[in-house]
Order: sequence, then structure tokens, then C-alpha cells
Amino acid sequence: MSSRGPGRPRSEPARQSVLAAVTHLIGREGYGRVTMEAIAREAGVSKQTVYRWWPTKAAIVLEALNEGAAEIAPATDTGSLSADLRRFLRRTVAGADGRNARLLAALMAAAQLDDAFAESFRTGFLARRRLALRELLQRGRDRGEMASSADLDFLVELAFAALWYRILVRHQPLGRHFADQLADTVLTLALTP
Amino acid sequence: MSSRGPGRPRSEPARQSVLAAVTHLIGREGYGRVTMEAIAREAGVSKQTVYRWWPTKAAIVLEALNEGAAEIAPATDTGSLSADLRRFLRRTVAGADGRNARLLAALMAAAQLDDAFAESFRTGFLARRRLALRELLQRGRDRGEMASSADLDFLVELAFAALWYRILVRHQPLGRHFADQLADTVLTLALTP
Amino acid sequence: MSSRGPGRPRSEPARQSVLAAVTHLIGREGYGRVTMEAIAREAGVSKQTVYRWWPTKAAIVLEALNEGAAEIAPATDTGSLSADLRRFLRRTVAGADGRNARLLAALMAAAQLDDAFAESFRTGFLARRRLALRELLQRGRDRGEMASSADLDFLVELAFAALWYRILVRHQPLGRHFADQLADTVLTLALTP
Amino acid sequence: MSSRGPGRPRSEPARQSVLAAVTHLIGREGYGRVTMEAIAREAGVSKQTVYRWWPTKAAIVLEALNEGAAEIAPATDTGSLSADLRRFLRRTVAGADGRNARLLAALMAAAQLDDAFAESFRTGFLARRRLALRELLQRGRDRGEMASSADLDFLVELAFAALWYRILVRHQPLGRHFADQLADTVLTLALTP
DNA sequence: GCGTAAACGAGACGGTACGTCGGGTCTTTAA
DNA sequence: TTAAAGACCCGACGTACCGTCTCGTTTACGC
Repeated sequence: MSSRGPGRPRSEPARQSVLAAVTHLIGREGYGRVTMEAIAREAGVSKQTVYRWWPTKAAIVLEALNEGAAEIAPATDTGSLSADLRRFLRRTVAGADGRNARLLAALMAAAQLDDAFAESFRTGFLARRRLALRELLQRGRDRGEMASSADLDFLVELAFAALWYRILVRHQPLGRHFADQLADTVLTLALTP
Repeated sequence: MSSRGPGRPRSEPARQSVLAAVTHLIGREGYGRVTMEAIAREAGVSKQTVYRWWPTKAAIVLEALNEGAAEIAPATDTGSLSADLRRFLRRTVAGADGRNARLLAALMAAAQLDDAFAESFRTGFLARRRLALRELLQRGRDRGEMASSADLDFLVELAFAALWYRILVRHQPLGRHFADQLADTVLTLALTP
Repeated sequence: MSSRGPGRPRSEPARQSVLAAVTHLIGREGYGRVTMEAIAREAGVSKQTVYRWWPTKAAIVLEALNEGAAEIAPATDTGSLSADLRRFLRRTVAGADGRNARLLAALMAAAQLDDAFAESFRTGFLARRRLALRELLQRGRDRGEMASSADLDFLVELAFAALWYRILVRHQPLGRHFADQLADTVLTLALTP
Repeated sequence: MSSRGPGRPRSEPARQSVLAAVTHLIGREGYGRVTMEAIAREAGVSKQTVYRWWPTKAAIVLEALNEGAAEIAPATDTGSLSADLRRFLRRTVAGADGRNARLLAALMAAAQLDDAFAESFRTGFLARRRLALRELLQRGRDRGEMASSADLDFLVELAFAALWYRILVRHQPLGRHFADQLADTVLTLALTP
């Protein structure tokens, strides 16, 4: 059933130690100073094995981020827009803190340097996260908790923009207070005609 | 007064052709694919001359951006918060469009890769622009055009966050409509207690 | 009798297609540009199968050479030193021409690069061929067709040296004329006290 | 006069330490086990510098050989064919002994693996050495010390063939005795009609 | 004017990392 | 047990840029 044809199967330990290595190295050196060579060395894996499975450094980081769970905060439906929003943003902000902040910043930087990666990052990562929040807001609008004239896409963009600005500029902390402030802001705008 | 001691003076043509080269190359290849080597070649200048005057690629881009004018939009005082805000954001958004968008995105990416540059970018570029907008809002508050409880720093952050998100993600255009939408948003939040 | 124990028997077609592949590839690319990888690919055989039966590229070439017949020219005894010599050298020169020249040159090159192979090549290939000619000369001496002071080993060495020089340097053709010229030379020296 | 234009001049120490490194490494490891990487490392020179000046390993060896003096034995004219021949072959054999034997064998091997190098080796190294001996023999013939029917090219080929065979096969030593034996042989053949 | 001195172009230098290739080995499924 | 397939670790390949270092040359200034 799980037969995968002939040939030596891919080494799962190798895969995981590469992901661990990239996370560790970026935390220690910063994305820009991490090389494919160093990743392979740190992971105890040959360069060839790295290149066999990932085309670029950014692709490894992306997989490491997805692996570390922190999947998109599931928009559990509490029945209240306000509560849903608070919960979603708290989870999202928490997931972008600490070690992950470095990885996320690195990905956004990589997207500016590599057009091919930018495309996959935009549609495969950013857009999916925007969509999750948009559906949350849509539910609120369907329940009549929002001015019908509200521009949902703009509100979603505003929330993620604020989050990314703190990730990239790092002049203010990411925390519960920030998440709640953001939720209040979105709610205020949603209710204003 | 203009005495600069003995020795051959710095070549202004060389300086300008480096700035032109970096702008041209980033537009054509993208920041990540541009090398110091290529900049010198394209500018018809020796590598040494480049390194004599700029420590990093990012420093050249920063100077090219300042050179191309587009200084911080001067917050001319019209007497009305609404009008000031509209004017400021329209100018700022316009200055971040087109060719400059690539340069700005490159700078933000460089800041993620190089901690030393990040510091100077944060305090010398981003903070100064935030300050300009903050003073504009402060004037409005002093004139009583705003709820006294409004969090000015947060509003400023929100405006620039939205701008940077579009610069970096490029999923929606930067334009007059976006600037006005942003101005309206800030104003709404400023008036809501 | 032909029982070779349990298990799948060695594939004769695989063996032959490896030998054919190595001959074909060396003719097309030259020994140095042929890789084990390419041999396996060209032969339609897995790399493991190649390594299971031959330790090195040179070993394959050596087997290919022996396979292609051209065993040591048998020193048929005509009763005359002159005729024996002529016949032996004509056959030997002919066997070193054309496609085999490339293979022989490759073997001599491999012997310079790999000491282990050099040893087996020296004693298992070169020495056996020298011995064949030496015995031919010895028969002539026993029959009194040669000055008793003649240094047989030196004459043998001279003949093969001339042959190998043409194989390796390729500035003059290998042919019947060359073989006869060589035979005359050896005979002249054998007769001169 | 010796002006070499602008730019940093080539480093003579670097050049010489590369030549020394290649000689040392080949003596220690054998030509086949020496890599460009190891040459650069041993010479304390960057790989780029090696590749800037020599296209292949063989080219370095060739230059090292010419550098180590041992230029073609100058065919000083003693007035006697026999004496000239003896002197020439003694010098030539001596120059092919010891450390140089490894280098020469390596060059001949490289010529079998790389067609481009083969060409330059054949015409730039081997042919020039054959020519020197040919001129020596020609002088002898002009003085009437040789049968007029003698095939000079064949005699030259025979002498160098014998030398190369010992270099490559290494079954007998290169020494004064061998050189004299060779001289006697050539002389005998030159005198026999 | 004439020397001093800095900036300039050219380009070689020691390095580091790139992305690829091939070497041998190992691990799977199929015959 | 052998075979095909193909992943594995390893190390070298030849190239691209890095930032630095000589060179010879040019262009100001101050004596």
C-alpha cells in the first residue's frame, strides 16, 4: 500500500536535521549570513542532499516554518465577531513572535531578492493567511455585526500590514496588548459606515 | 571655505554614475542579483572607488533614494487635519511608487540581512518619516480636531505599515485611491474615542 | 557441476553490455572523460552492478581488451628467426591499431595514475608480452642465428618501446611497414657482435 | 621599457609556490591524486589565482618541468658523432630521472586523457626534443660518419621510445649504463647500410 | 611651476560560497 | 543472490564576488 517503488527511500532524519539546522543557524547568525554550505555542515548532511530536495535557502525556511506547526490560526467560531477577532489576532501575533519572527522576516526579505520565491510566498503563504481572516470577518458581516459598507479586504490588509511592520521594523514588541489594540481597531473600522 | 586640502578632489561624475548604475541595475535585475562588481562595471568606475565612498550596497541605494529627491513630504500646514493628512499621504504614496518601490523594498530586505544597516535604516529613515506624520497629527490634536484619547504613535504606525505592506507584497497598486482610503481610516480612528 | 549455489546468477548480457559500453564511450569521448556513471547509463545497468564486478574503470578496459580477442600473438615457430620476428611483430602491431590503440593508451595512462593498477598492468600485461618475444628470440639464438653476445632483454624492450611510443604519441602510423622496419632493426642488432 | 601597464602586477612568489607545490605534491601523492584544490592550498594561494594562469593541472606540470631548468640538452658539437651522441643521451637520461620521471610520466598520461593538451605536448615538447637529436645526427651524417641510407627519423624515434618506455614502465633503471647502451645501439644502426 | 597628496582606472590577490558532478556505498523492491 | 533504482555522504570541480592590495596615472592645492 505504502509501496513507493524501487530505490532507496528518502531519509526522514536527514530532512528533519536540515530543517532544525536552518532554524538554529538563522537564530544564531541571521538569515543573510547563513549559507547552504553551513546548513549542510550543521545538519551533518551532504550539500547534494540539500539541493536534491530544496531549490533555495528560502524554500527550506518556508518548510521549517510550516513544520514547526503554527499552522494558520484556525478561526474557531465563537458566535461573536469581537471574540473571534481577538482570538485570531492573539494567536497570529503569538505565532509571529520570538524565534518565528526571525524566520518570517527572512522570508519577506528573500521574497524581495528572488522573484520566483516571491510568487510562491505571496500566493502560498500570505494570501492564505489573509483569506482566513477575511472569512472570519465575512461571518461577522453575515451575522449583521458590521456596517454593510465595510471594505473587508482593506481591513484584512490593515491587520496583517500592522503585524508585518512590527516583525520587520522591530521598534515595538509583538504581544497580547498589540493584538488586542489591532482587534479593537479593526472592529471600530468595521462598525463605522 | 571650500578649501579641501591637497590631493585630487572627489569625482562628482563618478559619484553620480554609481548612483545611476545602482538604480538602473536594481530595476533590471532586482536588488539581490546586483553585485558591487556589476555596479562598478556599469558605472565605468573602479571597484576601489565604490568601496572608498560607500561601505555596502545598501548604503548606495539609500543615497540614490535621497538623491532622487523625494525627500520626506513636507507637512505643509493647511490649517485642517483632514487636508494635511490627505496631502501628506498622497505625496508619500506617490514617492513610494514605480522605480522607488523597488529601491524601498530592497532597503527593507537589506535591513533584515544586515544588523548594522538595520539600525541606521530604522533610526535614520523610518523613524524620521514616522516623526513627520506624528507632528502633523499632533497639530491636529492641538487644534482640537481629534479625540484626546487617540494613540498618535499607533495611528502613525498603522499608516506606514499599510504603505510598506503594499510596497513589499505588491498585491495591490499604490495610488491616489489607496492614499485617500488610508487618510480616511486614520481620521476615523482619530475621531473615535 | 555447473551448480553455483542458490540465488540469481550473474547476468551475462549485463557483463557484455558494460564491456561494449566502455569500448564505445572511450572511442567517442576519450578515456579521461568516461565515468563509471556514464558506463552504467550507456550499458543500461545499475552502478552497483558495475562496481560488483569491476573495481575500477581500468579493470573494465583491461577485460574489454582481452575480450576483443587479440590475445598475445602466438609465436608460431617457422624455423627462421627472421620469419618468426616478422610474423610476430606484424601481428602485434596490427593488434595495437585502430580501436585498440585508444584502449591501450588509456591503460598506460591509468597505470601512471593508479599505483595498484600499474603493478598488475606491468606484470600481468606488459611482462607477458615481453616474455613471448623473448622466447622467440631465444629460439633463434639456440639455433645460432644470432651473435651470442646479444642482449635479448634489451632487444625485446626496444621493440615494445618503439611500438608504445607510436601508440602514445601518434605522430606516425602503426602499420605493416613499421612492423617490418622494427623486425629489420632487431635482426640487425641481434647479428652485430 | 619594462612598463606593464596599469593594474597590480602578477605575483612572482605566487607563481613559484604553485610550481613548487605541484612538484612536491606529485612526488608525495602521484599525479592522479593531486587536485587543483590541493595545489592551491599547499601553495598558500587562492584557487582563482591558479586558474587565472593555468588552464589545467597538466599545464602547471609542464611549466614546472621547464622551470626546473633541465632544458633540452644542448647538443654541443664535439666534432665526433659518437661523442656527441653519448653526451646528449647521458644528459637527456639524467634529466628524466628521479623527481622528473614522475612529472614526465604524468604529462604523458595527461596527454592521453586530454586532447587539447596532447596537441601542445606533442608539438611543443616531444617534437622539439626529437628535433634536437635529429640535428645532432644530421651533423654526423654531413661529416660522413654514417651510412648515407640511414633513416634519421626512425633512429631518433627509437632512442626516445626506449627512454619513454623506461619512464612509463619503470621495470629497469634510468642511468648512465642505459644511456650508453642506447648510444651504442643508435651508432650501430647508423653505420649499418 | 613644482612638489605633495589624494583620487582614479585597472586588475591581481587570498578568500568563501556557489551549484554541479562523479565517486563509492547503502537500502529498498523485483526477479 | 543478483539486478535496477535511486538516495546517501563525500570531495573536487570551475566560477562568481567579496573586500583588499598594488600598480601607473591624473588632478587639484600650497609653497
